[in-house]
Amino acid sequence: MEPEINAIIKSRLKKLEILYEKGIDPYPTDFKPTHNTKACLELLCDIEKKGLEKSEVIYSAGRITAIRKMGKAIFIDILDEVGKIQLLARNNTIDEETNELIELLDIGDWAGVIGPVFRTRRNEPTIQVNSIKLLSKSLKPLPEKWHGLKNVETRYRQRYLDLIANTEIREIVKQRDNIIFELRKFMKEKGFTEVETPILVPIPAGAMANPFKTYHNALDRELFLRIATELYLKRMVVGGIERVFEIGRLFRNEGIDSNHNPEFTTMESYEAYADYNDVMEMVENLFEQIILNVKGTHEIQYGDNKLNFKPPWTRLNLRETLKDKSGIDFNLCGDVDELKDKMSKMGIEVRNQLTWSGLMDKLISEKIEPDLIQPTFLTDYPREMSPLAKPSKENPNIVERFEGFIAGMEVCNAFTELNDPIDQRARFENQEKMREEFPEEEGDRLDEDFLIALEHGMPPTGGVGIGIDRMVMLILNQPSIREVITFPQLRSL
RNA sequence: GGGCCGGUAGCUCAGGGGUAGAGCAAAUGACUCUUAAUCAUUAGGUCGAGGGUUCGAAUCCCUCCCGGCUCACCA
Repeated sequence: MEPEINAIIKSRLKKLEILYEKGIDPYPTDFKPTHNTKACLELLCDIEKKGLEKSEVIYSAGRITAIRKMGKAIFIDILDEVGKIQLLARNNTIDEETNELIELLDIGDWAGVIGPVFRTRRNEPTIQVNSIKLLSKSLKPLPEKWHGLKNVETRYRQRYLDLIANTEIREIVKQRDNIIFELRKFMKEKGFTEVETPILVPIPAGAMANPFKTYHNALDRELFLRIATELYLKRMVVGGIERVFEIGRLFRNEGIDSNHNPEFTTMESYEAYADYNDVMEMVENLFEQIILNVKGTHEIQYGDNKLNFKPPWTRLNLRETLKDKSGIDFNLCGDVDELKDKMSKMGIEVRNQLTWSGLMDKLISEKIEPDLIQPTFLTDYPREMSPLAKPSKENPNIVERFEGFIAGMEVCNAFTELNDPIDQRARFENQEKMREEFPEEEGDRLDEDFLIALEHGMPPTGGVGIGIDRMVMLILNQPSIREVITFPQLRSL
């Protein structure tokens, strides 16, 4: 960044100089708070119960967010991770060093305070300053105290300013942590083992998405950032880790909008001996428990909608629902051109280079998904669309797969996993063929190493992938994924 | 990528052909219970960038950059 020399920064650099002249280290390391701001308030309650007016001397610290000078008395607000408290420095209670230092403090500085907690005549909990220590000198001005930081671009590019100025954003960071903590707790209580699988992979398989490419020098080979954790987690199931999950980042080289970031977090889990009905139950219980523990209720507000997470979720058979909404029965409409024709007549714009499965996906997302506001499972997808899912016993053209939708957003995707290695190879080969035929479309990739693993035998397994960012958006009522990802991807300036 | 909206002081925002504005923040001064402290004074600008129209452009036109919403794409 170019050195901006405006008056504010000049004045602060000048103060820095004076500090050095006085022998005060503006970046010391030896201050240890005994009480954060919340503990100060609790301490005050305690001593007031005992009929005392002033606590013992404590050490507290935080960022200065306001300075109100009243002549020989100065009020200073400090903000720490858990809250705010005001300091009162009066000429006759502070030591000589503090008297000199206090003139050199600015809004934005980190400061430590030493003194007793008491309550002012206006009833405000306050730390009486015996002494103040500068802990870190700030050279740049903070956003405005009253209106905060509103410029969305600055909020995303300099999230630390957003965190300082807008308490709701701190709350999102904390609540996101809570949600992931509850998610992990839920999985562990169910006996799942948390693992970490490769992010750098030789074949970006396990989903249909455009990968990021990179290169490893020593191995002299191209590598990709994973687009899914699926195939590695299944390898673990093959190896006998019967309940396994991973919470981690996936990377997809695709568009950015309020529901999509190029890197995003998912939780994928695989459970031996489960099928997709078991997984549906697990997902319902998982959402219920997390929301109950984080929000204390089954019902949450998301935008204009009140969402109810009491199980069971609505289950909609995809074929029936699609017939209702579009008149198309996918079992009787296996021809690409016929499907394309029907969709065009319905007013759905369709590109030329589109596979049957691409068309079907589009049809579903236009005709069904927007209406799925309350938590809903759409079940039993066409086999063609789901190369990793196991066919249904009744109808081999259908697979045991479901997707979960909330507020019109896809939040999870799950199947009874395909564990027949010969079928799986055929499905992959079909995907490869489609990728050749329709180069513009993403298909899943054949992962030979995974096929070999399957050939060694994977137990019957049910698996699911859940989009964590979207889950956090829903629970915290945020309209954009950029509000729940602390550092969203933006163009460079 | 298309459409719409936006980018003016560190921050929040006015101003939409005729000398660049306010509040907060900053500086100086007054004030020993303030909390959006108050009062007085001062300073602070490449009006996103570049081109054009005009006697004169923050303002009108064109191109570009950045962002938001939206549509398309993308599971």
